[in-house]
Amino acid sequence: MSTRIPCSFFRRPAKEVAQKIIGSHLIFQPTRDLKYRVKIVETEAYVGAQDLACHASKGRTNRTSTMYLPGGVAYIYFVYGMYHMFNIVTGPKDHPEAVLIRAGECLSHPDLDLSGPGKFTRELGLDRAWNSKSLCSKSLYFRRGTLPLKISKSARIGVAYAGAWAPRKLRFFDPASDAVS
DNA sequence: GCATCGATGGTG
DNA sequence: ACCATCGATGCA
Repeated sequence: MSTRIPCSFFRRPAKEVAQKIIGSHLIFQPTRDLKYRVKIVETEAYVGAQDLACHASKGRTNRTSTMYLPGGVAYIYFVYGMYHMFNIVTGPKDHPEAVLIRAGECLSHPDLDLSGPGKFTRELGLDRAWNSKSLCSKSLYFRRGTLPLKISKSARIGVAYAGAWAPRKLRFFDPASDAVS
């Protein structure tokens, strides 16, 4: 009974992945003795080069090249001089879309506070070393979880500069979770 | 509660 | 100069 999510799942639009991934579990095993299991409770979709909030709207650069890979790899970048952001690349090759993971509940280590995208990566130790790595590997993959009763939507956080794209409801979260940022 | 602000460094 | 953030501070 495998409930692992296959890489093919991610080769669809970011807006779909962002919603379907809520309630699923990220399994992350950075070392032999350490294995995290995290329920995803908040996401945002960045939907391609036309999306003014998406890094790929500036074109293909060294940083954004990861987003042009086929869906199913991690896009991890550094912001504000101290935080990393963890994204799932989605869609087929050369469709630069991604889903930002904004918050989770750590089921294996309940004391960890994963209530925000910067805290999520900091607490789990996800940094640029994992950029472009597969999300369907032994040490890093998703499992199907329990569907939330409801998924709420809102505008994305911190993208006021994105013009007509700023107010679009591309942030998704489980309103029943205390970990939502 | 909420608004504001500094930290800190990669990116284009 | 800007930034897909956080935590501290000030004031209510």
